[in-house]
Amino acid sequence: MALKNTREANYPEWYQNVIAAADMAENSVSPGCMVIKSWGYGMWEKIRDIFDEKFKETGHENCYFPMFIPLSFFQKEAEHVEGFAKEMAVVTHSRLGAEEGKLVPQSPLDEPLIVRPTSETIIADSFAKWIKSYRDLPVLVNQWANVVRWEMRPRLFLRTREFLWQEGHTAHATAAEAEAETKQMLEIYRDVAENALALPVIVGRKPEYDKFPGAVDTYCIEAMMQDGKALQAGTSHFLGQNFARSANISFINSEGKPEFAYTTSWGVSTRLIGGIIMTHADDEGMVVPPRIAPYQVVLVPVVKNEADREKISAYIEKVRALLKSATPFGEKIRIKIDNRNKSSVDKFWEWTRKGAPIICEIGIRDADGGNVMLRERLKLGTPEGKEIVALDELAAQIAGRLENIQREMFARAEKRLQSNLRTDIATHEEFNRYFANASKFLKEGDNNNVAFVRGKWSGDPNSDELLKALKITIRCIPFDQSGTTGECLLTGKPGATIDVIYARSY
RNA sequence: CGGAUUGUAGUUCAGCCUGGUAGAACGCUUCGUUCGGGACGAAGAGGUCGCUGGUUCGAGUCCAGUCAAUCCGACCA
Repeated sequence: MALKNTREANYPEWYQNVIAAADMAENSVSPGCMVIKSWGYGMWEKIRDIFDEKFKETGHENCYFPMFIPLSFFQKEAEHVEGFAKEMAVVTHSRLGAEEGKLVPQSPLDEPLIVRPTSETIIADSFAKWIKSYRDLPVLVNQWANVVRWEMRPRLFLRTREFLWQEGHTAHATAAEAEAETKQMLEIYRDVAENALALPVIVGRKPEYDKFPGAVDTYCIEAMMQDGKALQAGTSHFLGQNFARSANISFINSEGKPEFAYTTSWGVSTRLIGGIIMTHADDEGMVVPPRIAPYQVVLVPVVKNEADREKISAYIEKVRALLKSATPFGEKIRIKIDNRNKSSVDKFWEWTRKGAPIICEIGIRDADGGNVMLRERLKLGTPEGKEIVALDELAAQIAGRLENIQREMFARAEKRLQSNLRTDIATHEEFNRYFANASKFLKEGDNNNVAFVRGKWSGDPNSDELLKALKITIRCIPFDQSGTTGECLLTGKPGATIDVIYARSY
């Protein structure tokens, strides 16, 4: 077994083992922060590029706002204040001075600065300056940035004190337009999650008590991890006029009357990578969806006799040249020749742990025969995991193979989601029995799996105690409501109409 | 931030109870044999035992404090 812990034996430690084995990231000496290494960061770059293109296609432009936000800005929006009475990094001094051989903060600031946990307030302030007329609307901006939330229990990618994300912020003349924007961006999140990251998601709205502070509505995509827990993978907020009112984003409408703008905000973060790990990785290590793999095809030379080295190298160059013209997913293919001075077996297992989609081992037999030994990460351990493919065939197949892997990864995850999304639990009693067990690695065909339940909720805003008792949360109110009436699974009250997703969560 | 556990070589850990010259495995380096599903042999490098203080002739070991990590909780825009 490659990893110290299997998913079944110890899921949380398995997760960390995958990250270490795939060399994606590590804990920093700076507490709660991570060093994202090239294999992990390479995935983030791909994720970023895919989203960025879609944001631009829908008319958004990138900007950059300061990471320091005056404390008073958080005071402006009342609900925002409540929601943000939280752990944050506060800058209080502007210099270090030496006192008795020790460096101490000096020159206290008149007003403390908050290291941005999110940028609604400071961006709203700019919007107020930019927007005077309905002709200035809509304003559609996005920023790629780092944010800081002083988390007490950090976990690599899932919850770190500093993380990378994008935050889109828009302002509109009408509520309808802003709501349409909110849903449009959620749809982009769903599309990219499913089609690029191979993460099947459930789209819906957050219950009232779980909205972003200051939002009128919060929409989200929720994914199922291999232990049955939910991961919120992206959120899109309709902010109504709340932030416009507090920051005075007002404009003269087409009838000449002053009006507050309607704003939205939406974000996804490096947490997505945690979701990808917990969706696709196995007990041998990481499995990367081809669309975001930093290298989609890794060519590993197998040199037994030094005399063959030159011939093999030349052949590998030829393989690369032939594969280079392939355009999986309509993009340039990403190929790596691993010429490091290491044994080919070590290289093979290293790339396997990293989860490179396709590894081609190329030795003298291939150079002589015009073949490659092809291995698909997804088929590791199966008889089809190793195949000898003629070079001309490979060139013709490679794009299709990568696209198939992508499809297969989504199909597997989708199957897991569907088969562990219970819709047949109709009573409070069954519901309690179902969630009486702890979450664990989901085994195929296991009747004791604990994951998602879709069922009725009374909508009672005081559901906290009952949810806590079962250690579950309401993930979302799915868009596709059934319209039926039934027993509230949480309280047992009859006549509940709202369909919700119940699950444990990260 | 509360509870539990753990900090000794790059990694995983033993040594601590009962204080007295710093250990193993894996990894790394070199050489040889190997190499297409996780090689073998030989030699070698590598550690102010998380940090600070205390007790002691003497502390990896005992005591106090502190920092960090892991798990459980609270929190998680």
